[in-house]
Amino acid sequence: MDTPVKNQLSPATPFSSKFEDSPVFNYISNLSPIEPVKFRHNDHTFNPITFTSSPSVFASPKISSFCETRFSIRRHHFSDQPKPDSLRSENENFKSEGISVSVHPSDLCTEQLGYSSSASSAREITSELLTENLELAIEFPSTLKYDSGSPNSNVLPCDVIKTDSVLETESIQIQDMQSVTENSKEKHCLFERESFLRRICWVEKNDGVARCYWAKQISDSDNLLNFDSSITGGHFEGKDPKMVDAGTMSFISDVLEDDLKKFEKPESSYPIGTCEQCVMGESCTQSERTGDQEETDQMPAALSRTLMDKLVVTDSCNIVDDKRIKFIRSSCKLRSQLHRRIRRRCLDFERAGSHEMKSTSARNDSSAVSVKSSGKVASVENNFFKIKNDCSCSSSNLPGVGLHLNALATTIEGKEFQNESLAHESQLISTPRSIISSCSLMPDEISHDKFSSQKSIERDSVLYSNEAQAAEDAHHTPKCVIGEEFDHSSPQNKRSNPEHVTEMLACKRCNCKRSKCLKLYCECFAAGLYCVGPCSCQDCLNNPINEDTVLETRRQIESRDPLAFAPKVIRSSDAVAECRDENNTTPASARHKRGCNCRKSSCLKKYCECYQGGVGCSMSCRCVACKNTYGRKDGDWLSGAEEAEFKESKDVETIRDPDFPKTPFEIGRPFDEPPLNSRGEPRSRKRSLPNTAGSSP
DNA sequence: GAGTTTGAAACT
DNA sequence: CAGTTTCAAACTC
Repeated sequence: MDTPVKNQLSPATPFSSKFEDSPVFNYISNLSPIEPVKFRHNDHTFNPITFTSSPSVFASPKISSFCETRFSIRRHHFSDQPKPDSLRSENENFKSEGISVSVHPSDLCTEQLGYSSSASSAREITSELLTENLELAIEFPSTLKYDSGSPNSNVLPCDVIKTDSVLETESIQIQDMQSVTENSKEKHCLFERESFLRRICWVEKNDGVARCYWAKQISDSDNLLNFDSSITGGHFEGKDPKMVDAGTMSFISDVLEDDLKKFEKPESSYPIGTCEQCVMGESCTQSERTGDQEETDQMPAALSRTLMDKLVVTDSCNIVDDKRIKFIRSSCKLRSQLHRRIRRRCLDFERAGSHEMKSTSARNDSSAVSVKSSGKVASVENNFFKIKNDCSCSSSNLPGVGLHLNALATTIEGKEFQNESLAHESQLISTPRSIISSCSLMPDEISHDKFSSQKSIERDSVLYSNEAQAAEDAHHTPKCVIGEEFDHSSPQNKRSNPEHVTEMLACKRCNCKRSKCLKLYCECFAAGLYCVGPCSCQDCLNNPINEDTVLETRRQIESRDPLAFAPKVIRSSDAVAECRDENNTTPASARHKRGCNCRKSSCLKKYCECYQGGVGCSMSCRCVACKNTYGRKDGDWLSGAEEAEFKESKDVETIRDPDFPKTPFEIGRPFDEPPLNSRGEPRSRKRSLPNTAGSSP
């Protein structure tokens, strides 16, 4: 094609001379990670989080996730250089031309997502680095979403779906594309495309169906894109048409030729979307071969798939500026942390339902995120809440947090728990002896302090107070909390799997018949909670009406055992000196306060409080034939390094029960040769005979 | 859902 | 403190 752009980009033309003087290049060259990029569109880019929700065509969330993964992969393929370009062009055009194209997506998204105007305004005001990081991480995906719209999108099964809104959007998009066609100016084209893509993003976010359509729209617009590409990226002509889209937006990569080679080759080698793995949402080997995956693979594992999608795109832009790499990576970390916290709060959101969403978000804004005063962060969390709410996925996979274990401080899988989820529905009983004072909320403290205490809770080594855990447990599952569908049935699904312990226990409340819920038998009482609707207790006195009785009973119990209401499972950080656990990161770093006394269950069932709490048995346990998968008592407490070391020396694998891979230190150890801990000290051996010790530690 | 098993809690 | 009983959750069928 003989378009001026093509000539401009012809190989004979030095890229450097052509582009170094261009505003685009200048912009990119001067692009600083800390420089605020101010355009509103990125607001809706949080919405790509909604990728987690599946297009309606997919029957199962799993499939939808696959689709999502495919999107991610495609972005991956195409997500090279165009971003800064498009980003810049939009900024420029947005100012100079004032086209309203970009208005509606962001506005609508803003409204739809509940973004407050303060969010954007706050962002303008703030210059905090973290905020900028977030923006960078967010803006990139927004501009790159169109990359996903490769012609291969037509492989999507969701092509068949169209809605009225989608059709409207389609017409708008087509108009945009036509205008782009008429305008041969590069900037304008880029801008239009950016607008188009942003609309696509908006559509994508607006509705799952629209998201499906989005892929189709891109596919259907292939010709237009190609045409457009011919304008701006004619040098890609002759390549696979599927690649033109990338070339259109990636002339910056020409400036950065080395980087271009990195991306260009895989793209042309692997028609996007044709990979079956992409379609199936599996890890796409193609995309791995593109080299982009390297960055992706370095992403924190804690990132959600959605975030991964976004970040994959983001990383693809690293080529432009190494500084962005750092910032994007920091964003990854930040968002990883953020996501972790958000995820935790999603539990609360799910439980609370939509009517509590605002208040929950407000709480999150203030306490959940380390990045304060960022409306963006708040918006992210809001989105997460929405998304989580949409998803009926299990909210917790923390194993072994049980009401009966009234204060597990376990942090299996690195999850932390806070008492923010104190239920509106349940009411706390005072916990005067809670290990953490900040969590020991007397009834009169609950109303005003339960949220403000979060920070101190997090700082504390015991993250889970009685109340917190109980509330969390009792209300993890929305249906349980709301009390609409409290379901005692089908416990078998979750029972055998410790991963679902929390969920199960969250759904279950006490079922006391004789104790009147005034003994530690009662999980509610033991957790410091009043019994609520879901409970099936009889003659229950554990309610606010009988508060005096409850408190009196608690006093009596505590008089017998001051630690009766203390957490039964505590993290090692609380008792490092006691249990000499040097590794706080492993499940074994938490331990049961008193230890179990199992005789028949081999600590492999939830009869065992250690197992239920997701912690290994310890020296405190008097269990028989302990096979606790979280750590056998005779295994003492080995860190991962220690275990690995021991494997090498003792070939533990030969004696390890394959059913209990986590057991750090197991049978086969010479009885007369107690293992050494990391300090070289002999590990004290657990008493071998049950019930001989008598008393608890 | 009923019955059994289990182990913590409570009691003596 | 040790033994026993009570209790409710966990589990099985």
